[in-house]
Amino acid sequence: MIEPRTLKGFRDHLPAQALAREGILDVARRVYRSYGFVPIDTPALEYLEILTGKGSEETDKQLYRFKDHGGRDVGMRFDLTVPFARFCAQHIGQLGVPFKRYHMATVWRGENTQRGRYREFMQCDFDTIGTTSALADLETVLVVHDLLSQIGIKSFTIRINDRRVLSGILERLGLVERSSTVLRSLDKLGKTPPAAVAAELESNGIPAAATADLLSLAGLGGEPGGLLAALRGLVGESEGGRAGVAALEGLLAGAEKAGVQAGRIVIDPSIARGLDYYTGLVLESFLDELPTLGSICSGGRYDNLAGLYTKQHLPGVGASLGIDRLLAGLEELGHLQSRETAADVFLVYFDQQHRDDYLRIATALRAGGMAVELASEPKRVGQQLKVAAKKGFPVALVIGSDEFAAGTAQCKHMASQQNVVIDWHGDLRVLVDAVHSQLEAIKAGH
RNA sequence: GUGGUUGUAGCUCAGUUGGUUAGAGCACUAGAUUGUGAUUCUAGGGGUCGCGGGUUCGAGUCCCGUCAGCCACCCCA
Repeated sequence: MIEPRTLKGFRDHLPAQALAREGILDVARRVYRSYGFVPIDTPALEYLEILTGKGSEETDKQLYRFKDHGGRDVGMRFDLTVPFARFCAQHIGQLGVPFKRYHMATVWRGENTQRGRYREFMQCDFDTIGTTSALADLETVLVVHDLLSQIGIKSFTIRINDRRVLSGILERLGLVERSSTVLRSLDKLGKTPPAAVAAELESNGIPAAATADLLSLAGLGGEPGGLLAALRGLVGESEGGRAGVAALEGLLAGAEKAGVQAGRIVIDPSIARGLDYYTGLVLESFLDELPTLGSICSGGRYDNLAGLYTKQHLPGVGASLGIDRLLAGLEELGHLQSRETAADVFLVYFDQQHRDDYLRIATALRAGGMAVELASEPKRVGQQLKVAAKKGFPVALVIGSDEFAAGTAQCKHMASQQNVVIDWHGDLRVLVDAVHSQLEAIKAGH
């Protein structure tokens, strides 16, 4: 006997989880499309050179790679951005710019696992390329906001920053050449105590005076106006720095005009993000109830997406929702609905004599836009109802010989255990309308 | 990849200084009730104690390895 098991970091998805997952994917798809993004897809497998070309040593280490049956060196995509860059280099000619696409697909990284970190997970990317317009940056933030809101997350924060602000500060401090060291340390400010970050910076040879200035970033907060003023002071005369501060200010103002609730989007000068290709806006978003989970949706602006694959200059901005990490967080917080069915109506198979009637009723209800599960065996009614309740059906229909004779039906509201008798006189249309309005009432009640 | 920590029934956990056929609650199946689901009662199924090796007369209990989960580093969704 072979032991059934799954690889470290790879998981099965049971119905309750898969339903929640698909629900979020549906929301993401709807939100992306509502802003005019269009779907694309690319292969899971790429030539190794495509994937290793730009990656740092880290991503190269995490890459799943092997020789295919034809002896080609291939790798599995570890994000959706690199394949998108290749995709643009090949097709942007016929697509034109600006181009707005979304891409929801599985990626693989052979790194160590942790809560919310898997070796196989799904990303839901959206990007706007071929424009440097500030509106595209604003729209990116708005999409993230709509996405998290419509998924039903009650309490989240989108943290934004601008790489040029950080660069400006480094410029003023004369630390441009140490920027990757400094940014890496700064990025820890959310999690690590400032004193520890300071120690790390100083052990890397950063002067104490500069360290103090950098750490003051961690203390900044509160009212946006004051924060922006403080940042202006920190970037000094740096042109890029000033542009970055102005961009952040514009972003906050734009979000407010677009109707975003105050406090949902905040400036966090310590957000640096490891990926070195970000050049302007950077953003991360967190569940307020579970910040240690890490960012569930991150992104930013980059100068040149596909420079490795084409001479065409393609600036862009976008972000990525980590749906598997989000699901892990929502599950831990108990915010996931535990339904195990996607159907609206459970039709009790009461009386074998009426099998064909049940089929007709199910067909009519489906034609009326409802999802119906007809029990597959005429087991005891009590048992069938128990299963229907457990799986989370909103309603169950009980129609036995007595009901058929009287032209009625029992419509049971599973959650409230209420029983509504429907008089349909053998007219399917009446039944369909009645069940439909019962479902509407239940939805409205919640 | 490095370090730490955990691993007993589908789930949550008991399991005494190593000592007979490894337990409970919930869940599940069947019946009490040949027409009605969160109550009650009865009976029943289900565990190679993650896996492999070692120490021992004897290992769920001790040791080593391995696999998996979690935490930290690293990096990130």
